[in-house]
Amino acid sequence: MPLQQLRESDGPIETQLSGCGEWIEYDKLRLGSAYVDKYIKGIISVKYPSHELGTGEKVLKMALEESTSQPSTSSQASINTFIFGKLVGDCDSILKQGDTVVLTNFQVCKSPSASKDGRHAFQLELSDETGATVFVCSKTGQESAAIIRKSKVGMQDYTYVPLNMLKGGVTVNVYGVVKFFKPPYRSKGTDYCTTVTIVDPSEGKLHCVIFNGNADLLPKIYKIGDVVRFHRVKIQEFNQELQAISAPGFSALTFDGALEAPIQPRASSRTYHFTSTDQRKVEELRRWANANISVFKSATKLSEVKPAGYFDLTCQLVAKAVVDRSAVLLKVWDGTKCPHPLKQVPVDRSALEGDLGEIRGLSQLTVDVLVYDNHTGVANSLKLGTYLRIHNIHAKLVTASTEKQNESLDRGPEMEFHLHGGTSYGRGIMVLPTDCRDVQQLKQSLESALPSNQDSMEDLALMEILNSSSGPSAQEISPDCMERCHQESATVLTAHQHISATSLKEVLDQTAPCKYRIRAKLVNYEPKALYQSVKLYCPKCRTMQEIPDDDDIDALLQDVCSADAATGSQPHDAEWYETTIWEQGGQRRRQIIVRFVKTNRLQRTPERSTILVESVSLNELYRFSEQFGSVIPTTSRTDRLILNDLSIPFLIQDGKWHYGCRQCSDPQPVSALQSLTREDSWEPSAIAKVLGIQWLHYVFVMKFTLDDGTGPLDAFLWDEAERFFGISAAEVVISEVLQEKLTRIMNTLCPPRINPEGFPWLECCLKSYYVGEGLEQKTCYQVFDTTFAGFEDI
DNA sequence: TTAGGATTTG
Repeated sequence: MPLQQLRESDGPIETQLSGCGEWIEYDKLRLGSAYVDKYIKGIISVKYPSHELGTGEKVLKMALEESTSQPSTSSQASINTFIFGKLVGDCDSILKQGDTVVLTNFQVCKSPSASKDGRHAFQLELSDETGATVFVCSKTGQESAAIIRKSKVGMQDYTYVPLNMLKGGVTVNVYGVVKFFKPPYRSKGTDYCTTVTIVDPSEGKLHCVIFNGNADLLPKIYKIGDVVRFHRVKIQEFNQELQAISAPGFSALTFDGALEAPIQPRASSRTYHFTSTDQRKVEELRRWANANISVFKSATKLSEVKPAGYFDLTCQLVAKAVVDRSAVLLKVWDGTKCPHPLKQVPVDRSALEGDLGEIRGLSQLTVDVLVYDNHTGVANSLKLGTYLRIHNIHAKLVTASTEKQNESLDRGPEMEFHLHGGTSYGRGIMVLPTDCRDVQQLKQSLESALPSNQDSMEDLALMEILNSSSGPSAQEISPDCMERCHQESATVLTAHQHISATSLKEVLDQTAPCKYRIRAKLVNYEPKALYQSVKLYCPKCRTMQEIPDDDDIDALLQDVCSADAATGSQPHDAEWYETTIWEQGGQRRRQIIVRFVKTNRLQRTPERSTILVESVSLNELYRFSEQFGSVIPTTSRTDRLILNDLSIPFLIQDGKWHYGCRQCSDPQPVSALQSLTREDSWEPSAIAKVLGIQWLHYVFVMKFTLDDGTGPLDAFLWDEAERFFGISAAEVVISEVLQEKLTRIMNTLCPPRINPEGFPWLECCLKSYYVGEGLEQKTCYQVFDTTFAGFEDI
């Protein structure tokens, strides 16, 4: 239900929201993300008159103010919000200035008017198409008492304008077949850009320029002949021709143009509507395009390359090298052999990134592609093994060097491959996902090209590259990602560096269990109070427990003291300890019994002594633990010395408080410690063992919210957290220095008070796993084999 | 805002 009214009388707005995910503040919004599991809240400060787009659908603009208790003058506190489609009708009549609204399933886009209106740099866009819901709590009691209206808005019936019927100045929806496109590239402004020319059976043609701050939200066009559906492009005139520009609320679906390919939309948004009408439309366009073969270019294999021509190559990356500031060399293969003599680009072996065995083994099948200028950034960031489409490679014939001239007379001139600078003719490099049909065909070609003799190590290495490099998807290495790869990461991997990075969207889309390498920003973490991030973990029953609170321990110790006083047992010496009684003054006179364990140690200094203490308060326990190496709190019962309730530490050693698991321990009489006096081994593990205690381990448990623009994803950091931080969980509890260090690490990874755009990137290994059973089963994620990269002032 | 299909000159 796209619009739902809430009543103030039903309680706070938050309590009436279920299944809306978590609240997100305005300053936590990330560009280009689809927020399906978050909600945003605000008060309508301005509501503009709704108006109609050329598509026939309405659009409503509002400004929302963040309703926080703190008054704010920040430009982040007011955000423009656009509602599209049939949702507008309801919102227009019901929403009023001053109403509190909660929005879900919205998209976050750059606000083009931020510099003029002084509001948030981003804007929210909602339509029923993306499953948006608006909850409203009206300001006046009368209105809020209105009956909850459950709007029955059906699916938006989108109208599509044939390309020969377009007029300037309107925003429309269009379908078309891709006749030309440029792979997404960084514009000189703030966004990524792609230009697409589409055609349709009306014989119309439309040049489209699409911008988005997140390259993943641009249309996922893989090749000419793909069918696209664009929602909300604005038609305008440029150079006496009509062109389309992505308008607010723009969304795209792309389909493989081949008749035999499944009709599977590649979406630029996380959710979309696709109806049987759409299915028929795609089929119709495919049929038309395939009958009208002029729109397709047949793929060129290396075996078919024409001299002095330009071609698009679908290939796999075997090796790469930085040649100089303006050029990167890519060694690629497509499983076919280029018939022309090839110019080998001389590069220093140390500069060549790739397995030498593989490079040598494939030397007859790889070609050197020199990539220039604006493409070097993308080329540098490519992972070996990736499947690529390099658009508009220039097959250039060159005069052979003097010493090779005689040879070249026989062999003909050498050929070299260039990807020149600029984006003319769609020049660029695109990473293809493994599930793309062209990659499936390429893999077959590569496999059949492998040498048949698989005995040599080199051939095994070749199989390795083919099988292990699954090739990241287009989402995994978008231009945005590519740029990130040049930035320093605040974390480093301790293993698996060879695995290609996967986008969080893809991680979220796949089923557990799986392991990934990801690159993302830490946009949030919990708990914020870092002392709450340390827990006690029982390795036996695998439960996590809170560290007992000082107040609870104090109360328990007081109970023990009272019981001890009531029992009135007489202290005595034993073979393995000497007893001392300390009189404690105050209102309630009390005897503290301290038993010094006799050890064989030559040096019997307090800091190396083990004492058993009875009838102590929490403060006294602290004082004893500061003075003596090992302190074991005990109590006397029926002439036996026993341990306390396990919420009281069974041992305090070198300042560390050790606890036992109440469920898994089988506490033994303290006399069991006598056996340790013979071995003189007073390690916590040994003490726990003889006392029948299942020792609880201190562990960090944190929830990281990671986002790479395709997320967000929540991942736990716990069993490897000590390695991640380089800090012991048991030590951090007692060390202010380490607590400060942990705070500084977290402030580095997720800086407070700055926009997430300025956050550092994190390289992480992630694994997915299931928890729960049956319907309750859910997928969780955990960080592993990753450490904080460190910084100089720590 | 950006780009606005329309070949580097390595």
